[in-house]
Amino acid sequence: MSSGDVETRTRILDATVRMLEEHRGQGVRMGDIAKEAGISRQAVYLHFASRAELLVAATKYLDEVLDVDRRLAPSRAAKSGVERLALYIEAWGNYIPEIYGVAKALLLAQETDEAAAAAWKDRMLAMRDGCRAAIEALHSDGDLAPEWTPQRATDVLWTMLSVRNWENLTGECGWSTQQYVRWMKLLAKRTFVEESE
Amino acid sequence: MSSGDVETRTRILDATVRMLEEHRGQGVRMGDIAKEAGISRQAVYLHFASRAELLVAATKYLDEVLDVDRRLAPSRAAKSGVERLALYIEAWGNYIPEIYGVAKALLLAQETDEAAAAAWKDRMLAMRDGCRAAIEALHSDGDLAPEWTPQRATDVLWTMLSVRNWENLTGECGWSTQQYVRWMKLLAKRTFVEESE
DNA sequence: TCTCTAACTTGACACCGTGTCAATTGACAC
DNA sequence: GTGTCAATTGACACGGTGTCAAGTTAGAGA
Repeated sequence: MSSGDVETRTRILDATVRMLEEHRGQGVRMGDIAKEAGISRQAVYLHFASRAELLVAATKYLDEVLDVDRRLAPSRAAKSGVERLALYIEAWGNYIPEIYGVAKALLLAQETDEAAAAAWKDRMLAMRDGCRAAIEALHSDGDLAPEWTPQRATDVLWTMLSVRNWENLTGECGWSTQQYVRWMKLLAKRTFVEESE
Repeated sequence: MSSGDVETRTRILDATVRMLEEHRGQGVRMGDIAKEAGISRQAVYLHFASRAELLVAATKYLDEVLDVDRRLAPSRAAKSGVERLALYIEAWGNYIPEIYGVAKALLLAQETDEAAAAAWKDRMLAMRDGCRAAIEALHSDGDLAPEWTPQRATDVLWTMLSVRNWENLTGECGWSTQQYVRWMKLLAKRTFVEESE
């Protein structure tokens, strides 16, 4: 536990993140992760009770490493609702590709596993909070198009910015991350921001 | 094969659709379908080589029963691009809830199965065609906002209207199908239609 | 040095769902 | 009767997760 080399738990998490990254979150088995971490499959279970628990821990671990809060700071410091919305989309759009592997694995596990579903939902609700904050900022500036309630606009923005949509646009449609950020900003602006003339 | 009662194949397809509907596309096993159809699990394999093949057949079967073409006719007959876009969203938005169970099952199978993935992709490309046609109509009316190329607008509309997004809005956000149709129309209009003043 | 403990290893096994195989039944056609 | 075809029953392989028991290894404390 207090040995000189890196804790096994951390080695497992590193291996998990690396493997999921590499295989885009699919087809990575417990045994593969163990091998990558240089330990036996059973040893993984000494640290994580199940695959779902490991995935949840890996997600949390990655969030710390990538420092979500720092990335969202510019958005929170925005001087206007319009700016805040744009900066939020920028931060999120650049974050997705970095977490994609792990997120995808959790997304898949979620379909069959209770714990994974709860963890995913939790993260998505946190993300929704960012959307809500941006919409609220827009609203209190009087710049939210009058057809929308803040609630409804949040629902839509949140849905627009889902990982699945990023996946579709960058995968099926062949967009780059830059294009994604650029056009999602345009989409959000046209959809939610009242034209002032 | 030519007996008086309904062909077993059709009974299986009916049972599949019914079960998937009922369980929202999740946790339905081959044995459950067989039981529902009143035959043995193995008999299902006499008609469909694999679960994926059964799902693909069920999707096709449901499409015939629900008559997609008829539903899309109003959209195709629209007098303007703006109208076409709205009618397309309306047709599609009202179609999704009817196919959701089967679609969801195929969507899940697709993550692990080649054939299911191909079938799903195929259907989604057909759906994309509808999006493209609506955007083209808008474009040739000169009503597509100048920031968008038809291609990019199609990508976005197609992504917006995904089953996953419908799932999120009606599930997590608690929208009704009517609300979905209404607000998606608004979203599409604000996003793609150039304001003429 | 001996011993205790904790982390880890090896190997076997249960569980589940899919898909396969072989032997059998029952009905209808010629 | 004989052939055939759809369906049945029951057994089994496979892959991946998770469990269990027994054995190994290394470090800490007496």
